[in-house]
Amino acid sequence: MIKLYNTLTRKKQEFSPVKDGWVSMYSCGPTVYNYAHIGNLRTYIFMDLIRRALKSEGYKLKGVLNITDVGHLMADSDDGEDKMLKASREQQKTPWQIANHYSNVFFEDIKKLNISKPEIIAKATDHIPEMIEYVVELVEKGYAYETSDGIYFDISKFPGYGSLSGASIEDNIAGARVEVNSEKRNPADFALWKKAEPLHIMQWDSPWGKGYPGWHIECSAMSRKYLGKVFDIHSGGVDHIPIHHENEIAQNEALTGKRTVNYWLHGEFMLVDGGKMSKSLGNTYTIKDLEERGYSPLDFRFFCLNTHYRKKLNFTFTALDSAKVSRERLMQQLASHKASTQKTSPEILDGLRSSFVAAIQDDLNVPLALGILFTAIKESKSQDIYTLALEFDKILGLSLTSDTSAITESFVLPAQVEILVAERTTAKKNRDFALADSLREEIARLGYAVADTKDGTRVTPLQK
RNA sequence: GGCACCAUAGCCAAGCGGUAAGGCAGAGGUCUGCAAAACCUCUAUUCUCCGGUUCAAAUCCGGAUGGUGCCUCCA
Repeated sequence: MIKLYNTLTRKKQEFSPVKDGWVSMYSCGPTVYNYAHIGNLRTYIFMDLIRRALKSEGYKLKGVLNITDVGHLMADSDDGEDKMLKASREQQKTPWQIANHYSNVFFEDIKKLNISKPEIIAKATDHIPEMIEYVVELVEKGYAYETSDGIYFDISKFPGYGSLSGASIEDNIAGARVEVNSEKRNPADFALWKKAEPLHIMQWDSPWGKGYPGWHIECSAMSRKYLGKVFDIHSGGVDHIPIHHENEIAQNEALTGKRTVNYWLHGEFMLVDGGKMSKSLGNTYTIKDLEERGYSPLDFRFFCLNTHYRKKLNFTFTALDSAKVSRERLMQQLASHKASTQKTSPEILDGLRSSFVAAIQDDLNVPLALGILFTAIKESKSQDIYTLALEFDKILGLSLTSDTSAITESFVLPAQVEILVAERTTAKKNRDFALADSLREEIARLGYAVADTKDGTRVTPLQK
């Protein structure tokens, strides 16, 4: 039985699905107007861990991940420009081209990170009719009203507003520094549908003329379509708690009159050098950035796994280096376990296995689980340990089966360096170590390191 | 100003009332012409501080200090 921390109740709860043996799960996905940065990616690794853990508990999954390619209001609250449109204007491409490009890169990124793709990928622009239908229902039930620029949700009609974040409407208003839209009945009312200006590129016909959907309605409409009125899990980043998820709850429950999501799971933020990471501060990194600096995407995954998902994770390159080394040694050790013909006693194996499972079942305590893996590989070499590690890897997703040699990137050795290496080998054979050492220095000056191993001389590019 | 969360070795980090997991770095060793890599061993009487509860506290309570996030789009 797995326990998960539910933001709604603020405690760990035993997970029990609506439908026996099945888990219905909705995860807030990317807005595809830019590359995903490592902070975004941490949240998807978190989503992936939930999925893997539930799978290992024997559940079948029906997961939905949305791709927001429209309707994401930006800056200055509801008066802002759509992010897709902004990117589109800046990059001189159609919004559809932008969305396509960035979602392709997104899927490449998550693949590199061993993030399993949810069963259903839902693009917002493919679900405009469902969203319109949803808004129509809200208007009919009296939860929404029309203004000159759109349809708004009337928060005063939904007394339960704020249950997720624990903030009252008053708190939100008191702290709000937003311009008050005079036509809105309550400053916290949010847009369900926006009426488009004539030149707006992305617009659809609706009962209120041409326009485009608000962001929050997207998730409500699509989750209802694929998962029904009541489903098990909704995941996302902590930043979504106060506004986005609160709004989703308001929309959902206004229509159904009951709780629609049983478990709200939120992943904490990533910091960079101790502070906030954001596109506006320019301290975001992408997977490509990390790869260019010589890290494997899985080094980053390992780095994320080393901290619990509900704790802030401070990203530094020192920490990433540590993750890289740990992971490489782990792989090396496993390779020698694999090569062994020895056995490990079933008692030891069972002990390790049950501690690992217990760690995962306790609200995905992956850092503890990783520790157990490291404890396991310290056992005397045996193929059983290797097999056990592969079992663990179904949850960790670190590709522990991969050949260690795959870690070392291939590179082309300049002919000049190749000659020097050969000369050094000869010098060594003649026991002229002074010459050999000076040749090593020369090779180093050209940017390469030589190392003598049992299998001969290995040449690698020098770091940095 | 309001609301949260966090504080464990040089760094990262688990621990959730019973006497400090694990990783990186560091030290010593094996190996090596020397290095590097790899492997083995060691490395917090103590958990920001001050009170309190308890037979027992890193763990619970109160207070102080420090840090971070949110309150505006954001994973």
